[in-house]
Amino acid sequence: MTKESPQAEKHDLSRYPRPSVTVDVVIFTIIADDLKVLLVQRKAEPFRGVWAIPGGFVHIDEDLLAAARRELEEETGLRGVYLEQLYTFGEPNRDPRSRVITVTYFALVSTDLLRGQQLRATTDAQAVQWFSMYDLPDLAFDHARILDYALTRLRGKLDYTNIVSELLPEEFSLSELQRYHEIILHRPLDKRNFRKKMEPRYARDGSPLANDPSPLLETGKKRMIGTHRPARLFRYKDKSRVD
Amino acid sequence: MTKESPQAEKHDLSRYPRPSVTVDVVIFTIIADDLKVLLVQRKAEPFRGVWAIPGGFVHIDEDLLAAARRELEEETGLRGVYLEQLYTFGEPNRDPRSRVITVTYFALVSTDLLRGQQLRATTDAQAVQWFSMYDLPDLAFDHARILDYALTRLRGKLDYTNIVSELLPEEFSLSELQRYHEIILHRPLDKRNFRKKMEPRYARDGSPLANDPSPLLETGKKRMIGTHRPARLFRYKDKSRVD
DNA sequence: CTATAATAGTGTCTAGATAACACTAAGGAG
DNA sequence: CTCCTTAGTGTTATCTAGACACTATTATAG
Repeated sequence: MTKESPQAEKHDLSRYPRPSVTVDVVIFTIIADDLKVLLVQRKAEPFRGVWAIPGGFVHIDEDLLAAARRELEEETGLRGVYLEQLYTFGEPNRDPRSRVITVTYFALVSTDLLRGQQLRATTDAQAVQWFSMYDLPDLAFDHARILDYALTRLRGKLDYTNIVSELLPEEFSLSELQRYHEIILHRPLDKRNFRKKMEPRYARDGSPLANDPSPLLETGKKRMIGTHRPARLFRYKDKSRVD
Repeated sequence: MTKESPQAEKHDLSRYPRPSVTVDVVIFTIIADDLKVLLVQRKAEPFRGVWAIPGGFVHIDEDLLAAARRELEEETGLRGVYLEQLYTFGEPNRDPRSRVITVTYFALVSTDLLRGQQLRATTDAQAVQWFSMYDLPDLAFDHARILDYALTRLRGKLDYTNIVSELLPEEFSLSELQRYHEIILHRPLDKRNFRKKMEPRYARDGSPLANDPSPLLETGKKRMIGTHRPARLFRYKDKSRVD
């Protein structure tokens, strides 16, 4: 039986060989009406030259979420974006070098934020590139499975959270909102049914309805672009993040 | 820049001080019409004498799920029960000794399986005991938060998975099924609405309906106990586990 | 000034799910 | 055969989901 002083405990902890812990971050965005994910091309073995989800080791005094934010910033230069823990993968042989447990996150970054940002090749990567989720290259480690899982989660959360607001500019039209849903779900949605669900309801006198289930507010503004009828602009009532 | 041979990579990995990784398992059951969770009383510092979720270190070549199974078996003697990964907690100071990242799981064990099993005090625990989820003691580390999270997840999965089947015997009455739902949700449910949702539908001629949405099958048997009308017995069509 | 191109915007019906609500049926014990 | 206890049963109102096609508004080109 071990001694029970804090010292003995400390010793007890170090008895076990420890795995390495990484965070991997699935970074989604929408570019050119397509759902994209950021991948890096590995510079080192194993899987040298193969595309992978960006990630890296968790520092010894660094929170997991902070590590995910750091990786995200290193790859995209972006801060303050939506990040959510996905799953922890830890099969003993998922990394051929040694035992590596990875805590995965997914991030949603809007095209707006991305504008003007430079993707950065890092010390670990030969190249960084956005890939269509519907046309992926071969991936290192178990990263194909991680992307799969991330996409399922993203889709699942579409209709009971505000998650898509992370991808949109502050103000947007209903058509844009619908288009983003369609891009993520990869199937067409009915225009009238979509609007019925999303659009704010008003009382007879046009005043805002008390228990309106809609997540949106009408801004009163219209967007005049192109040679067609201008669209009303909306924003989310609440950009708070529901896990 | 590092050399890029596998050897250099191996070295690269070990450059980082590594955190310890544990699994903690929230083990739920229902006893005496109450939702219970298994807790162990810590034998060692920190939090000596305080109640905690059972858990322990992941061995260097052990899968995370296997580690959770091992912990579960060490505490309850049970194998082959439902286990699902919950969340990974890794704030730098959640363990005052050193950096410990914990991957949490939750398990559902039926009273049936538990019958005749002896709870085992382990080397790390002074005592092992079932506690009501609605009357918990103070807990070590961030374990109160973990239990909270587990309960939310359990409740959330109640009505779109077969998860409650893990807690029930193979055959059960609708009243029992409803009671288990009520115990987990901690609120009463309407009997007729509950049955409308759960009960199998039949065609006019009494044959089983092709696209019956019910997850249950009527066994044809009845349970005759006590001094009242006997209940029809049902079982789940499909005990497969949906994550 | 009007025709056209392009996107915005609109209503109804059916089917199914949800939630509220109270009495009858079947068995065993006495 | 009465009583106790749990099993079992229907209707209505409201909401949600999905199918489905035409009109409205703007800018531009002729």
